Amino acid sequence: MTSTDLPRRTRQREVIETYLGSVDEFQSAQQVYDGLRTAGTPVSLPTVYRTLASMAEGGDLDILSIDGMASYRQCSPHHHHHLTCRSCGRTIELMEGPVEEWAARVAKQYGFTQISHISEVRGTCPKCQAEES
Amino acid sequence: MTSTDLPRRTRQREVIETYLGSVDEFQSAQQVYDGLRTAGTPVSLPTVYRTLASMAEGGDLDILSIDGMASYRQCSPHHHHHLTCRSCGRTIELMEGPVEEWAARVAKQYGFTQISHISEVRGTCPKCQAEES
DNA sequence: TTCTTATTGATAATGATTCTCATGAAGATT
DNA sequence: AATCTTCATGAGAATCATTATCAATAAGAA
Repeated sequence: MTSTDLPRRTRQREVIETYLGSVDEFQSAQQVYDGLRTAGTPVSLPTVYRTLASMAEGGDLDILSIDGMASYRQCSPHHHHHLTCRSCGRTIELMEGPVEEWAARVAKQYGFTQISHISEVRGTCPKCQAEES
Repeated sequence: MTSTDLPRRTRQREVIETYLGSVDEFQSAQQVYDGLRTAGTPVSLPTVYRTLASMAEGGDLDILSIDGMASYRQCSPHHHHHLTCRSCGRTIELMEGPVEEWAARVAKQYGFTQISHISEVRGTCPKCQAEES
């Protein structure tokens, strides 16, 4: 029921971890699959899915839904957030902000550990406002 | 290209808007479909999908990916955020926080309008920490 | 009322994700 | 190093959310 077992250290898990460490953007399972394949260290698609899910469950990855599919990225205490245009999809990365401290504070308040968080702001960018005439 | 046309006011769109106004939680397309059906105002599933997508594009809905599928909720300038346990899924609603002001500030800075935002904090809750022994 | 055109609904198609199960590798034990 | 147990992998099929197709219908303008 409550297994303390760590996942086995396999070639597949290692290359997936290495790959995620080498990229900075969110990656879909398919993108990871393709990336590993072109890197010459292919891993089957089901295994990519299983490993990503396992890593996310362990708190090692952030999940974000992009365009109808799950995307993953290494957890980092100081990652950035996004400001995305609802109309054209243009994205601006936001580095500063009070979100980190706020997340840490509420987590502590409720006794949660292994915190990660997602903050996405959506709106209409100036260009698309102009085009709406 | 840049159409200013408003969507037609149909029975289906009206009952979907009414329904979303009557619930507070995020709703998947399937949940909306079921809710409308039990309410005696059924709408076909493709139309539910189309209408939700259209409303989201217009900035009337927030989208959040829950458990592998898109969920929608009426936009509100004073909605809350969530603290979710990665292990058991328990969710705590967070009412306060500096996120609203921060989102408004960066939006203004980049000239974005019709702002909405999503902030989700994930972690391991006290109970699941204990069970991990 | 009539006309034009967007919207609907039934259905099929798509595409991401998960399941099944036989095979192979990790890690423990000798 | 050889053996054993068990978990992880891979190929393929299955599932399920979502989207496309297209004929029929209803909104809104004339």
